[in-house]
Amino acid sequence: MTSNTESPEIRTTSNFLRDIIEEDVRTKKFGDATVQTRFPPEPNGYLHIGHAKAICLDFGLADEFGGKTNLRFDDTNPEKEEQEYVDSIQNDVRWLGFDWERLCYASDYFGQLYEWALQLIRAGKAYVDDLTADEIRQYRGTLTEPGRDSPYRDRAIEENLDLFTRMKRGEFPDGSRVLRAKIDMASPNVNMRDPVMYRILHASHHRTGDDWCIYPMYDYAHGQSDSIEHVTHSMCTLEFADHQPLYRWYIEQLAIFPSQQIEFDRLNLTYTLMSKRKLLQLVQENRVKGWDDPRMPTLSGLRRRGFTPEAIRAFVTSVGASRTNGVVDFEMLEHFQRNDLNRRAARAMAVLRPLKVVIDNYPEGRKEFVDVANNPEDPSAGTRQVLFSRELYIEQDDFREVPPPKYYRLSPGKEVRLRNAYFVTAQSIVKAPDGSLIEVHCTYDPASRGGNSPDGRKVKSTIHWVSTAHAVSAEIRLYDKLFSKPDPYDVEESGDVLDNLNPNSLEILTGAKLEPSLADAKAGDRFQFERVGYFCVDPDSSPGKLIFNRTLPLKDSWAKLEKKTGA
RNA sequence: UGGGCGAUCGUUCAAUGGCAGGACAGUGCCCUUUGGAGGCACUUAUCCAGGUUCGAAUCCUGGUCGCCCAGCCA
Repeated sequence: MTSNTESPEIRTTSNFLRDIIEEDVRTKKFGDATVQTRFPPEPNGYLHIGHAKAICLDFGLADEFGGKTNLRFDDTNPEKEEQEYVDSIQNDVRWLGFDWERLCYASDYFGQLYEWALQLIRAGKAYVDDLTADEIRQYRGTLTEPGRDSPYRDRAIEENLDLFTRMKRGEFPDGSRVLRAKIDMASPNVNMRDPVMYRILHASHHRTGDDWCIYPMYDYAHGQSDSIEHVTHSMCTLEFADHQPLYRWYIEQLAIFPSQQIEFDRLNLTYTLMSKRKLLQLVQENRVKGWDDPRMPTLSGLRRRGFTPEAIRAFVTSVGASRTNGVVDFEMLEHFQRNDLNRRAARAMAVLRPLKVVIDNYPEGRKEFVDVANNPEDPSAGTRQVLFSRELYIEQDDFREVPPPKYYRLSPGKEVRLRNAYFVTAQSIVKAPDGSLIEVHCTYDPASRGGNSPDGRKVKSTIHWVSTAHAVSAEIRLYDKLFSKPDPYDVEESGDVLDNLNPNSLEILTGAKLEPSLADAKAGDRFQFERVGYFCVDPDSSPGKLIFNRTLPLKDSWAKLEKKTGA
């Protein structure tokens, strides 16, 4: 079921979830039942990397114990849910590398849930309440004061049955009545103060259409759905811990399969956020280009950005699970992504900000092919031929008229290696009247073909290049952190999270020059542009108009050094 | 201020009464036809106070701090 191709250095350390399951299997807590889990998203948005952690836990742990995992849509609130989200979620789970045993919906169980509600009413465990939402809130009490019983709490069973069936038939308007569980209005746990089981919602559901006008609440639906599917280990995030007594209460009252809920911590990352509500807001207010904007922490955004499922899986398993709230450094994710791409991404030479170089002693009109490794990390990736000629583009950053200390690249009088080609020495520069640099003139050493000089001469730097006459142009989209603060919620008194959006999270370069082999790269293809970073062809790209997204830059120890000594 | 949960290097996860360890980040060196990658080394932690024990990060007691809960959302 799962494709576990985690990189070898990812040791699966123990975590408390695995310990619990191991213990349950050992003690046969569920008899001979196999481990059964479920991943239960509400289809009200796109999946993000926080969900990836839950997915890896739900699918991964079940798989470890020879169990199965269902994908179940928790679709009990038709007002927020859409088919678009159902589709994207399935797509993203598969992309991450998992496949489910069964595809389920809470709405599959609406009929059963309704029958069980009748059963609870008959047992005197549920009642129809005519209080308004506002009144229910007032009767609920506060965190420190107990609630009070609703005046409708002791309605006769027959009357409750009558009212509830009429609620279902659509005789009452939205909000006029609810069905409540009769538990304990004085419970210190507010979730147990006669929680609402059903509300009236004359809304069209993405699957059941207008079949229903009453919908079960999460608490009334989730545990029973788990139970119906014989879920043994129902893992969810920490904020549901207070709901566990209620989860168990319904299961016990109904005397059905005893699924057990176990909570773990949410994944948080620096410089971004995981709130579906906030992500939706970013999309709706056009602060980003959509759910799959490469700056988004959504799986679709990360995919478009060039992140790989392998790296994301390795990352979330490395981060582990516990019950402590924390925030993981975004650098951790970047590390796993670079690690993966370094091994797999084909190399290419690409110049993001071109500077023209003319090799004065290289014959005009001559061109030649040089041999280049497709991936130095992987000899089996083979080699290719790249055109070299008298006029080239190099990176603007790779030339300094006045080199700072420790700057090893091209500067007047200095010799460097053009990767896989020749040694060149900068001889002179040409400037425009405004003083800006137009081109650099060099001489090359014909004996250094391939990048080594027979006399054993060393150079301190190797730079990449592209032949001007053969280069293909491309648009490059550079992405940076979505938010400018590690904690986006770190705002002034009356401020909003979105105030912390990084205004420079996207930079578009239109004049990039790439080696010719990149001309027929297809959407989704990933490359390492040597010495620059990892890039992925954007779906906006077309044969005549190449567009690359920068997944991540390469680590840049020179930039770090320069910043340090410059400061 | 009621209830629930938690607290270990800067971050994250281990250590399940017996030498506090890994990963990320950081620092230094080596190596390098990517200032990439790789190799080596180094720095840094058990919230506090008591107690039990030959021995406590782990068990007990009391504090402190943090997160979650008062939707007819999930």
